[in-house]
Amino acid sequence: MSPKIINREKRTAEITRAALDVFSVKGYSAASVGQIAATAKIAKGTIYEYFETKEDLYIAAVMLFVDGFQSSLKSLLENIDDPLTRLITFTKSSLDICDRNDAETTYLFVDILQQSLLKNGVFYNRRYLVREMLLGFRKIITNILLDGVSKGIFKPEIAKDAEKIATNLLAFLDGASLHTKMTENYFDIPSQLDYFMQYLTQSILLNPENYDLNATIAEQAGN
Amino acid sequence: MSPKIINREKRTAEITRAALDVFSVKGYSAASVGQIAATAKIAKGTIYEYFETKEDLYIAAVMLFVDGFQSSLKSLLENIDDPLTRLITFTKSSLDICDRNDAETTYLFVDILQQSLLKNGVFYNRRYLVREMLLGFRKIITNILLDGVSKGIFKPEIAKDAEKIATNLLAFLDGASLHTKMTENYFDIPSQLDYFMQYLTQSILLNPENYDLNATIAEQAGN
Amino acid sequence: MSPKIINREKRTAEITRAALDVFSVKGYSAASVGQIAATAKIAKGTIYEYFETKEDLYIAAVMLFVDGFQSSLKSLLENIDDPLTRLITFTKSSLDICDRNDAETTYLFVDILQQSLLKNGVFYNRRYLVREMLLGFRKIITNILLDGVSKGIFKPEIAKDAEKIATNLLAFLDGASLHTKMTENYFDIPSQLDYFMQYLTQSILLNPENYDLNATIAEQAGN
Amino acid sequence: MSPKIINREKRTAEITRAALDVFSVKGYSAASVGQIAATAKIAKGTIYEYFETKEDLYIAAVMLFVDGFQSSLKSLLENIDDPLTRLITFTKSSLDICDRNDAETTYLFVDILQQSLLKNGVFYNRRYLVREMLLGFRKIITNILLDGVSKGIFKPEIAKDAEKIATNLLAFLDGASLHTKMTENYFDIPSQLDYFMQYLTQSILLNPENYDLNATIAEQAGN
DNA sequence: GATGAATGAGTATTCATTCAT
DNA sequence: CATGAATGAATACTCATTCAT
Repeated sequence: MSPKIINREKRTAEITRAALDVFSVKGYSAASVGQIAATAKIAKGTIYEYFETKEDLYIAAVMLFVDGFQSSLKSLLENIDDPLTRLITFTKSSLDICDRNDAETTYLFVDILQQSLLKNGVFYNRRYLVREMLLGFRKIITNILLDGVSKGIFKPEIAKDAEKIATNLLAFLDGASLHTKMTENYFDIPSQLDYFMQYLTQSILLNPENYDLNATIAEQAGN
Repeated sequence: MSPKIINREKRTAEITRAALDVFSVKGYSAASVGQIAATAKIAKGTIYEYFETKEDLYIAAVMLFVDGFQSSLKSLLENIDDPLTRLITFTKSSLDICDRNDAETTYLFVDILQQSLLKNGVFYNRRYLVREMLLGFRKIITNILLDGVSKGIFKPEIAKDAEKIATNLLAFLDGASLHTKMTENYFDIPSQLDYFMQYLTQSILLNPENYDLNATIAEQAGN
Repeated sequence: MSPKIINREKRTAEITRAALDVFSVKGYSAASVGQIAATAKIAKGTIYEYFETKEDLYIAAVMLFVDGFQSSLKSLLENIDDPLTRLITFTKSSLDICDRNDAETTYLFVDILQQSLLKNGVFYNRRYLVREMLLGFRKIITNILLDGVSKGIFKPEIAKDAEKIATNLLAFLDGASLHTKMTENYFDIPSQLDYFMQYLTQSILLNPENYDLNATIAEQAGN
Repeated sequence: MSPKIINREKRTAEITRAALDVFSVKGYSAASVGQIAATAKIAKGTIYEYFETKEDLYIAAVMLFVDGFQSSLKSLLENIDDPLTRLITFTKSSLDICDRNDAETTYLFVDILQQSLLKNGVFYNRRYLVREMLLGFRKIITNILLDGVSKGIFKPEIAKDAEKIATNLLAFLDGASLHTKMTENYFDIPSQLDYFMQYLTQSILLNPENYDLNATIAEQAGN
């Protein structure tokens, strides 16, 4: 409550932000604490007043990234009622992150991967954090599907497979965005996604003929 | 043709193999030239008689990995005629790589990702190599699909979308295997894949009712 | 006399006490001002309101240690009249310091040694302080010896050598306790001491046959 | 056997020598690897081709010191037959080390103490090395005593106490030399030692009246 | 007077690369 | 051709001390 605590939190946030910027561009191992300090415009030692190790700083930066990602998704979906529109909005905006020109977030995403897979990686012993993040996203999709079922828009029989569908959708989204980045946008990812979503929606909609998916997609893109 | 050249090629291959072993476990930056030399049972300085830099060595190792991956896939598909079985075989064995206990190949795959995405990454200016690798895989799948169409097993109308379908399948496969690794096998990837393939095959088979997909999958798994 | 001065003295004493605790465990260079501040439950900066440097703080702590050591010895000897008992009490309690499980005092003692011997050591230019401390102890022993002579218990001819005897006894005591600590109690120091004292007392007692040294030692140990 | 091995050993010895020089003056923690490298006139990194850590380097330096000390003692005693002369020679030359003007060895000795006593000290978990060193010295003295007994020069009854006598003598020697160093030669250590040795020899000689200790000492000092 | 945030110089250690043998 | 000794730049982290509040 005291002003000091507020300053401390503020400074912690500043450093974390700077760390996120640097880690996103350089990755964990190539980034140096000195660079992060310079970015935050503070002395190198000051970093260690707020974080014990470079690893801790990395974790904080990743958390900031994940939280920002999730909350921006949540606010996007906030005022949408129609389950189909929600689903399409979710997938579109997931990939938008990779289409943005400042898309360093993708670099960070791969870096998290790296640090999760390699023994001695920062996240190797913290894979539960990654898992929880993925489960959070899966929950969002699962809820959309079940909501659609209860509203009579999606087929009732998909309810029992909602988690599987959600898991597969997430896998596709991540695989697609990585391929895109790796190949310098060689694939036209939006049209690939539309194609995937047409198959998916045809499979889950109760009355596919009542929906013009292209219109829904176009409408969503317009916002 | 001279014995020296033969020795040189042989030694180059040995070093590349050792490099692949080390890079697969440690990743590019954590791997040291000394470790690679030790693995190849030669002196550190000798490496530099065959490769100019650590980067060159990494590129050679990745090439060796990709070539081995592609040729093992080719030989797997070599004696299979039925397009559906070919398709399923392809997807199964792609994921098998990630299910193997010594699945260091996944680590390397992510490392390639990392080095492709990061500015200053080894592969950042060689992303065309990654693209060509992906295009090679896409070509295999596309050919399977077109073969199925011409044999009257897959729907004729998918011919024009064969590349899109192949691209999406690859994206799903990579996304799924990465998620699996990241989350310590929290997701049951084989059953997820089966689920995905059921939807896919229902969409592309001309007469889905004539095929018992589960039987085909089980049969394939048996081999 | 003003309350502020009293507070200042009290606070100075608290900090010195905390410093002694930390220096005793960690030694001068491994101890950090931050740890001392934490032990004293004050802020790091506050230390520098009371002491100019870490060196000054160390000197104050050592003084506190030496004073405490000497005054506890004095009070131990206060009510003992018999010179032989006084002598044995002195040696026993000197070594007791090293037998106590929390024998951090030994660490400090060696640390003082270190800082006295090394050029650039805190005590290198203050060795006179160390010398005075040793002279203080020598004085105590010398007085015991001379008292014994005047009481007709010790041989008269040792009077002229009293200082030499005292110096040698101190050297033996310190050497013995250091060896003990260094070797993890490999030597049975109490029995070594008894052995040493038997020789010593036989040399200085006027009528050794009148004394049962073991009884005197046992009696002393009982207190 | 190959020249390379010889060079490696030679270089290892050079570095160890440089390390001993620096550690002797600065102590373990104040000495820096850079200073040692500069003293050895090699690059900092080269140190790590020969020693894994600063700790290993310290241990090697201490071993060099101890070995040198022990072998110089041995060669001194080599051609002396008379047990009493051997005993006096041993004590004299032990203290000589501390009287030499370049007596940095004493600093190192205290540093070893420090590193043996402090938790986290380099020698804390290697105290057995220190113990073995002390036991080596004790063995030398014990042998002298037993030799004297068997030659009919020392009293037969001291045979059973030979180890205790040796232990006490060592303790005295170390304590005395430390006090001397700490107090800037305030005590006249040679005369203190003579005094101590007179008592000791009177206690152990079978016929003290047959020996003129002062003459023996003077004679020894003359060499 | 008390605080604790900020500093920046200092340290051990790693490693790609070179080059004399 | 092969070696491996030598290099030195780079990096994470520590801590005594200062100073604005």
